[in-house]
Amino acid sequence: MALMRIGELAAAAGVSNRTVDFYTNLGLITPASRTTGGFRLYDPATVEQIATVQRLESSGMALDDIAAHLQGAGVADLVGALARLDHDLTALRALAETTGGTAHGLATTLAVRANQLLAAATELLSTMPPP
Amino acid sequence: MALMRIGELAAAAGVSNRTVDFYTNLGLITPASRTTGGFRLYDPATVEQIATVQRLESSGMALDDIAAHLQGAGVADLVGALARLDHDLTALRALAETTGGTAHGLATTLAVRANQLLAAATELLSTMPPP
DNA sequence: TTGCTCCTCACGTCACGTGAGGTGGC
DNA sequence: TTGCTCCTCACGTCACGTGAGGTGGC
Repeated sequence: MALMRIGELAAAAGVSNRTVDFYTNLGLITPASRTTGGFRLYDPATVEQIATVQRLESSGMALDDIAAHLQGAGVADLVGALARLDHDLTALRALAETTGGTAHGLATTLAVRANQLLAAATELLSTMPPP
Repeated sequence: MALMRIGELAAAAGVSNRTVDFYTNLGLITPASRTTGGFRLYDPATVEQIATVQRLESSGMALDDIAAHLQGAGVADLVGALARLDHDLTALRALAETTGGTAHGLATTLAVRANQLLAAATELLSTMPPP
């Protein structure tokens, strides 16, 4: 499929041209090339990237963080991070059974929030195919 | 220990009078009573509450959320929330081993963030004694 | 009287955009 | 020519405060 100009991409992604412009300047998305006149040309896959950015954003990640990790592209140790999560979760579950009070309400909020992030991560892995 | 006025509380908590004022208006803290003239009188335990608020805040929770859960005081099902977390985490770990690519970087960020929240919850439970 | 507090209105900052307008490619 | 795009400067909104100033209690 051919490269797309900003208007086409914006329409496909369901956002405004202005938003595509904004995301491009933040480095959240990158044009595959430019016309001689300077018009940006985006790969069609960018449509999906915009959806990803917005999913992450609604999970509460800052755009800066998203940009950093989209670019960094280092081999992040997801398996290690999840192992640590598992370890800490086990400890927390034990602690939760021996305590109570106001802290429980607040801790629950934090746990629910953590779960939303895991759900976002799961959705991400399910949606984005390995390269 | 006697009730404290705003200046005393602010000094003890290491914040400005203005911040105590602000937190009070948001419902994050509540004066135990008022003088006849209207001066707020806070329980000394409020010092610890302010510290809690700031810990949660630095974990990325919105002040509104904190206020809601400080007041709601319902018997939040922390154990249930942690069980769900454990379940989702198991699924995610399996998924992580069968995928790769850019998504791994983003998912790692989300996982690390989730772990920060669990750490905050753990600290919360360790710090705040049952009532 | 002096210093403290209350309350309110306004301003400051940061993230995340959005509007508008002049420019030049298509 | 017409509609599209680029870029930039400024404004809008929301969360989270902070400053200041007039008021009245201590």
